[in-house]
Amino acid sequence: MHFEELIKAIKERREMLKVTQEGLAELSGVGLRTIKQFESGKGNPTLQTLQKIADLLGLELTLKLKNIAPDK
Amino acid sequence: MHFEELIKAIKERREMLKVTQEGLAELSGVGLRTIKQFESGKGNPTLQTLQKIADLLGLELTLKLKNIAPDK
DNA sequence: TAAAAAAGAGCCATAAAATGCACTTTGAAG
DNA sequence: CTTCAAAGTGCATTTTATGGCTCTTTTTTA
Repeated sequence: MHFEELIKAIKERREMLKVTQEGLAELSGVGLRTIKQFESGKGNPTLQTLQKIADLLGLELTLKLKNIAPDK
Repeated sequence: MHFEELIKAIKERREMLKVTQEGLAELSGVGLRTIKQFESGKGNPTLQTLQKIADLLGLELTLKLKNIAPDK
């Protein structure tokens, strides 16, 4: 997932849970400003920040092997 | 995946590919110091840094739904 | 076990992330 | 159209990640 996809996934998940940016900020312990920046695509959050947010939304950050051109 | 698991996954992948921290640094464009810190558990890399590293190792960062106590 | 390579750590300067506050824009409900 | 809540933006400050150098420790290998 590229940057934009990660953002989109988080934003959608937040909205699905009917949580506002403000709510997310309070509950996750991440500053509101930071969340705003991130969701509006202007941020480059640290892993810690990302994890706090994902955690609260019931999402998990994982690393998986990329499919490099699976031959056919 | 928690912090330590992410680190472990990256480190293992790097070693599997027989790339040194130095090689990874050069190839990924991330500073050697940053990689050393990260792999030794002392870092809190930005998403961008993490992606550069993962990319080069053929790994992809993804967000997936956490399994919150799947009832049996 | 000695030499060489790789990994870890300290110091430091610079760039950038995190965050609060106040203000603007957008969007949805009436 | 008006209102109100949520989202986005500018600015300033503090904290911290990045990354170069150098040195130490650990690991590999000959």
